[in-house]
Amino acid sequence: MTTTTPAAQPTYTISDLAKEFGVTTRTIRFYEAEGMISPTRDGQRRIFSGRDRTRLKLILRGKRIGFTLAEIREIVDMYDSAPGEAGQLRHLIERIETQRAELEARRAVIDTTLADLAEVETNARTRLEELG
Amino acid sequence: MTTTTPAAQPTYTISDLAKEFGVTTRTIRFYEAEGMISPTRDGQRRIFSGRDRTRLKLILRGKRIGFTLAEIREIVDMYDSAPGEAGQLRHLIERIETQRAELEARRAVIDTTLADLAEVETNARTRLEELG
DNA sequence: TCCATGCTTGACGTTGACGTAAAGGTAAAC
DNA sequence: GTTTACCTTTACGTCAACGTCAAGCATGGA
Repeated sequence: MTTTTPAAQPTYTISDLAKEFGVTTRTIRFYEAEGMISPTRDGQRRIFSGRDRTRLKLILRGKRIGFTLAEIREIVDMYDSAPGEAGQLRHLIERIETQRAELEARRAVIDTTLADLAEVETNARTRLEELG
Repeated sequence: MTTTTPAAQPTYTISDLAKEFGVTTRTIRFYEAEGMISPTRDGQRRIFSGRDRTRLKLILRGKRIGFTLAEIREIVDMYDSAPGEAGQLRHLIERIETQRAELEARRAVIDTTLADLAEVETNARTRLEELG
């Protein structure tokens, strides 16, 4: 009976990920230098795991909504937190609460801005009516 | 019969606004240099109107949600658009639609992140249970 | 074997968004 | 009348987040 070989985890080169996410390799190396991604090596070359890929995706998602890398680090590290003991778990939950509050605050500002723009648009449409 | 004097519009010094919004005067001068606020002068000194104050508030609101000054300029200028003629009004409405889409996209990313964090939190609480 | 491709590590350059220090004007307060 | 408190302009400094060379290793194909 052959031992079932575990399904090989997918790996990626730096340019695989760069192409997939539309960033330069320089950007990815920068994130590694900042300790936000930790690919292994094959000789000199970097090998990125699925976990690395996920972290990169999370980093870019954070950037998408205007977070700084420092803020993103805060969030991304939560996904990876080890099981841990009770104290650590409670600390993690606290940090999540803090982040939740920040995210909800930002969403509120976005909603306010959307409402304001809707009003500007209504005014513009009214003036258009008056001209028509 | 005395002509009713129109209520004097409120004005502000640079430090008035700096204190109110918790930024430095340098920041406000920078925004002026970038053409985002245009206070009048009393000799050398800047005099900020209610309109200037509103623009500053909008700028800081934009920063709050991680927009760059270039992006903020796009939004803030919409509030001040003059009545204008039909073509301009239609162009304004188009720009508003574009901004609306961007804002809604960002809100969607925030919601996804909130959902993810909620899941991380649930896991953490479950592990806490198992330890308890 | 040589060449192209893709990877690597430096290291300096750039842009945005201000900070900070220098040198001076003015007006109210003592 | 001079000190104090704010204001002004000019100008160089800084930090984040990469961009942009430069120079070199490795490997697969002509």
